Amino acid sequence: MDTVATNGKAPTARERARTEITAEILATARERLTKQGPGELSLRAVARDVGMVSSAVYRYFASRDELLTALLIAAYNELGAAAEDADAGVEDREAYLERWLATCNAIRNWALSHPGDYALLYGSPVPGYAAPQDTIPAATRVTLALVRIVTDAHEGGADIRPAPANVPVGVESLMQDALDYLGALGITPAGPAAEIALRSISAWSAIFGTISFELFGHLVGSVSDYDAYFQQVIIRLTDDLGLAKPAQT
Amino acid sequence: MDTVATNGKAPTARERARTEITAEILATARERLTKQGPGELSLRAVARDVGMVSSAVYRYFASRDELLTALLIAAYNELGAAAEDADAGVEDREAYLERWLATCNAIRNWALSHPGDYALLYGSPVPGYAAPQDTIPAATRVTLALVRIVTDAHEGGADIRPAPANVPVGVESLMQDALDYLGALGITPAGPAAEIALRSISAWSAIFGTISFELFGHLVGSVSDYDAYFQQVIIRLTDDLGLAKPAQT
DNA sequence: TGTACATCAGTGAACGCGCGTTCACTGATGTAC
DNA sequence: TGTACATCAGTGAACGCGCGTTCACTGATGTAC
Repeated sequence: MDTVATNGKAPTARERARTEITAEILATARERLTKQGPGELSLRAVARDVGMVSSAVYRYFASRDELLTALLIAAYNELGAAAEDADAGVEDREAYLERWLATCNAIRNWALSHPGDYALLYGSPVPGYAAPQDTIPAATRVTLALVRIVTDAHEGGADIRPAPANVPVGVESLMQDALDYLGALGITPAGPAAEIALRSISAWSAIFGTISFELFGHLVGSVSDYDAYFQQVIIRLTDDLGLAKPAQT
Repeated sequence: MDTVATNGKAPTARERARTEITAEILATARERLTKQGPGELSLRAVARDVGMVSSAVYRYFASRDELLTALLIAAYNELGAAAEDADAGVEDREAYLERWLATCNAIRNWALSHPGDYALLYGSPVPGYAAPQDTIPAATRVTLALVRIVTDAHEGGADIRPAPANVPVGVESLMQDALDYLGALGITPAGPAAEIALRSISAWSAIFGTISFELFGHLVGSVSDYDAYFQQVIIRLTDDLGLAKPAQT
């Protein structure tokens, strides 16, 4: 996905057109994805929507897989940005509970308004497609947004719920990769680092599970108000994460 | 999906053959699903695997959707049975923690050994297919297996973790549908019924989220040992559900 | 500033493929007398 | 028990469809002199 010359010269009209149309193709594909589920995502359908002939898309993406990758990255970034923005929107940076709720709600809202993208990112893997490494930085943005709130809170004196007594040993080595990754980004949890990482990641899995159950119809008949249900779930998570108590300095 | 005459007479050889082949078609489709992801699931592929011509399948299933429905029901039932069996395998019926862990592990093991079926059941919805009502009883078996352990435990004196103080009101009405459904099955939670239902269902979402993250590759790089991670997660869930303390009479 | 050539965006036709479904057929199995 | 007819499982060809990808083409944009 080479988009633009990087030789320092001013971009020509042709180059500008190229980036614009590349973006347009992506945006159109996203729209289609929003309106229908994934799986429907065919290069030809995208081309039709853009108003091109299918072969023209190959001027911009070498294959369907490359288009898919670009789409994944765009969607991951949009979701990540939504989460980050929601967090940043909370003025009192020590109101960790508020930050958590705002971020979780932003994630759910994005998922509800982009069900196709969400399914593409977090639903069953697309048959015959393996996401390349390029998607990782974009994919981790949401997770990081959540983790950062928890680590900030512990920096600010929050206490994560201690692991139950009968838990197997080895949490530290289990979470070492995650901690290394965070460390490389300059995030070092204060307090029981491995426990914080584990509970943050599993909280994120729980959020994802809740949203997926809602979107994919697995809560029909058991829960009458998805929004209210989600609020209950994410508040209970803060209780485990040690964010539930009112901010204290 | 009419399978067999129900007129009370002994089944003819033809009828026996029909049920056998119907079952064979389903089994073959399941196999294909296990080996590859879903989405690949085409009626023609199934027919090829069975060794029939594609049109012959129409003698047994009126359309691809009907085959899909039968497949969903079979898979839900198999998963449900795996969960129920695991629970039933714990001799001490008051060892609620053990029952919980056994059941959760059975669910995960089934998912790992049937990734295609799992994705079909819990991944992105199949485009253009809406699951009919018939699938509901089969689909709820797993959920019920989990819920039953929690309600049994509360019958036996367990105490669910109280909701955090700052939780929005209205949990009772939110969970009324679920409680009605359970009531119709003769299950009436002892103690704070709505809270028990909510925490059970959200625990199930969390389990599902954890398994999906593992299967769909979203834990790559953060967790080094999926099995150990899963154990940590499900034990922490029992802590919230009030199952963690040793059985007490 | 003007011209000659190279680059590149988009077209349209074509390829081979697999899909779900229909249909007329054949031969085997079941039923009625 | 034997025969005549009805039922039904499975075949093979065909339908129309959408897919990803290739290719020779055209005309417009950019570059070098």
